[in-house]
Amino acid sequence: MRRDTKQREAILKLLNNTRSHPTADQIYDEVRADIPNISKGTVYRNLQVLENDGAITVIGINGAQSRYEIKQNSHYHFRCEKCGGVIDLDEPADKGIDKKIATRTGFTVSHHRTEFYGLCKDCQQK
Amino acid sequence: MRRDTKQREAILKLLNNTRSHPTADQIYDEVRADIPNISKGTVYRNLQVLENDGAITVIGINGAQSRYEIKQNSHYHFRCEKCGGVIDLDEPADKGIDKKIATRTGFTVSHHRTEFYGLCKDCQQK
DNA sequence: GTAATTGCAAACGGTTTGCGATCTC
DNA sequence: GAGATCGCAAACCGTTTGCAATTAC
Repeated sequence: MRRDTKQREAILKLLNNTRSHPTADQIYDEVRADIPNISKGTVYRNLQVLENDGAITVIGINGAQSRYEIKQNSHYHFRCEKCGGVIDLDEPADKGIDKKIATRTGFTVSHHRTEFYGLCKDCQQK
Repeated sequence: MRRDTKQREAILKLLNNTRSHPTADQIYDEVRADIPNISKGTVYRNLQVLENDGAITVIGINGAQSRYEIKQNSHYHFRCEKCGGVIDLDEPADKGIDKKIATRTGFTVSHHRTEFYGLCKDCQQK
């Protein structure tokens, strides 16, 4: 049975209050302000539990560190190639394309992920 | 200046003759048939050089090993969630969407990546 | 009470890197 | 001969895991 620990709550609360798509390390650093002796193992384990429960989503298809966000409607991300920042896009996920691929290939398609790459506004000016 | 070594040629040749999107480890294993004492460091260094030169493309998915393919026209990939296999899709990359995002956000958008997830034909039957 | 969760530290796996030797141009 | 590349082994870094102690229910 799933339990309610202050560690898990702190991680969820943090993710609920940010749009910055933090890495596990950033989460660890921030949560330590409240719970100084929390361990990284606990952070990783909780992120796994929360993902399995569908409470959060793991972002990233480019092999870098994983980033985490609260589960929300399916949407795309933009990744700045200079500063590494990840930004939510309004563009809604195109669900029709999954069916199109499924029909064409005979595969079962559950979902897709798209990430855009380029320079964010700040980084264009430097 | 870039040199032409048998190690680099063997890696390129292997990638030219496969559609299997091998991992660095698989490349290492296969190339060792020809060059028994090639090292993993050399494989990784060459894959980096070849990527920088635009000769190959890295397919990176969070949490999984990187896979490599010969550079070709922009296209999407399907990853089977059961066997882990990566398959090229015919679906051409939608270039219009990059401009759409750029206009909407003010970001510079160089490209995007899309990956589909589900079950390939073989894995559906098991 | 018992099973989930924790902190700690060690292990893991893919990838990178420092080195002195070797090879390509 | 200069500089790129090599093989080797150690280091790196994000993540996972084993364990005994603690905690939620």
